[in-house]
Amino acid sequence: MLDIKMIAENPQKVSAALLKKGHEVDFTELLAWDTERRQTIYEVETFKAQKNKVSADIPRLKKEGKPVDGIFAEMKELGVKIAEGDKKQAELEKKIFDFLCALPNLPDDDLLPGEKENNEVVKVYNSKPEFGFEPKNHVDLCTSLGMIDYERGVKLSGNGYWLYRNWGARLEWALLNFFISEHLNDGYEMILPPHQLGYNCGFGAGQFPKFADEVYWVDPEEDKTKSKFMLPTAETALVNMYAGEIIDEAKLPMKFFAYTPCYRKEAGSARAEERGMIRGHQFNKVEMVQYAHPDHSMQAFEELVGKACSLMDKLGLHFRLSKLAAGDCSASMARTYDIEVWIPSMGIYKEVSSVSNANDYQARRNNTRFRDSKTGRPQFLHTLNGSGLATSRVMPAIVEQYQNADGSITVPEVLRPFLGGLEVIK
RNA sequence: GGAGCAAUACCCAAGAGGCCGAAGGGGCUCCCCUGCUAAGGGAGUAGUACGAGUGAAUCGUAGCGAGGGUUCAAAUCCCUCUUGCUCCGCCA
Repeated sequence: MLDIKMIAENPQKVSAALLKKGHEVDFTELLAWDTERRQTIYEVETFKAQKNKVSADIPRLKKEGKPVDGIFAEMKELGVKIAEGDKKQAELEKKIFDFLCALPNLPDDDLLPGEKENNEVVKVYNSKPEFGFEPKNHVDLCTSLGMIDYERGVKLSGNGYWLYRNWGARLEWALLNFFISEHLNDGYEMILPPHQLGYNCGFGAGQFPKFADEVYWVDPEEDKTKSKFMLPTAETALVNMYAGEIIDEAKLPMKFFAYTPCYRKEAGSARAEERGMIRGHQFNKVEMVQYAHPDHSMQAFEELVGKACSLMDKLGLHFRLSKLAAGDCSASMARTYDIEVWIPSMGIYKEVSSVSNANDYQARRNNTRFRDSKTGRPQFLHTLNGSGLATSRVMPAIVEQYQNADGSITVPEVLRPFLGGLEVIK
């Protein structure tokens, strides 16, 4: 959510920034509603002040035995005017709210406009693995090693689901444990949130109302705001933990991480390129979130990017870090860096982590504030999130990049302690 | 899932249509006395949102879990919802 006062002060600047995201807006109508809203408030509050004043006189007049019937009639008329004004105000506020909450976040100034083609590779890590043989894809490798059972996954739940088995399950779990131990070392608090969330969480994170059809609803009601949905990322839970609260400034930054499966419909996105574990309806992810002071959120952003890269680097994978163009950042985000891992069989880089700074966009939507020690007043804080990491994307990369000519897979060294010292899966 | 009870400021709590933005405690802040880790006396203590005004002060409006209703007037009466507690049922 953007601040209407900021828009009112700088409508051209705001619409220019939104245009970088490919979002065209005209604020003329919005600003007219706002003027009308303030005018209405002024009128209705004048009536209310009058009502309060007269109401206070009535018991006194009654005590003195003076007639009050005339006043009652007058007050009744005033009551009607107040009700009309309140209604008008509520309608205007609803229109303004709907307009504002449909606007995406402003991209940071340094982002290039446009879509994917303007993403910029910031850094490439580790060398691209060379094979002295024709590398296999992760689907074949995992199937032949009994790590993933695609057929039985489909039997249980249909297309887009699979079973992790044996060393596949253990490798996935080892990855999760590795990530968790790294975050604990860095002083992040571990959270296990509910997987079913109320509508307000989706709204606060900025995913609703626009993307309400892309999640799974549990016992959907006619009115979605009364239903729960399966979280599409732990960010949706973590970013709403302090909604409506005013946090002590000394507690910032607050750093959390959570492991949850992520549930997504991914409707219409099935492609040959996305076979196997690249895109499923349920995948595992460890998500990091920080609540930061606005003055220090850029620093927090760098920290999260650094952490995500460090995890990948320690796994010895070949990957790259990309700074996304404005139009490729999701609606809620002011800036996003993606970590993309090399998938040899596809010859492309696939996203395993997305680190973003929402600035105060999410905090405004769910009213998360801190008390500014300088002014003594509450102020919206900044929320940041980053995958750290999506195991279900990392695992195919490991399987493919670490494959051997005989179809076995060497276990990255950092994972061995989590797999009872196992060096090769065969 | 069924039944009953509750929700008031940082915490506890009174309040039962107007004199209630709300008694009284506790806590916290400040002052006095005493004087050294006791005790006493006094003062202050709704945050917040919105609007007017502006570098400010200040004023107004809303707000007693949330949303509606009755009434000239609602913390107080009525309805719906949410959350918590107790009992019953079911169950990892």
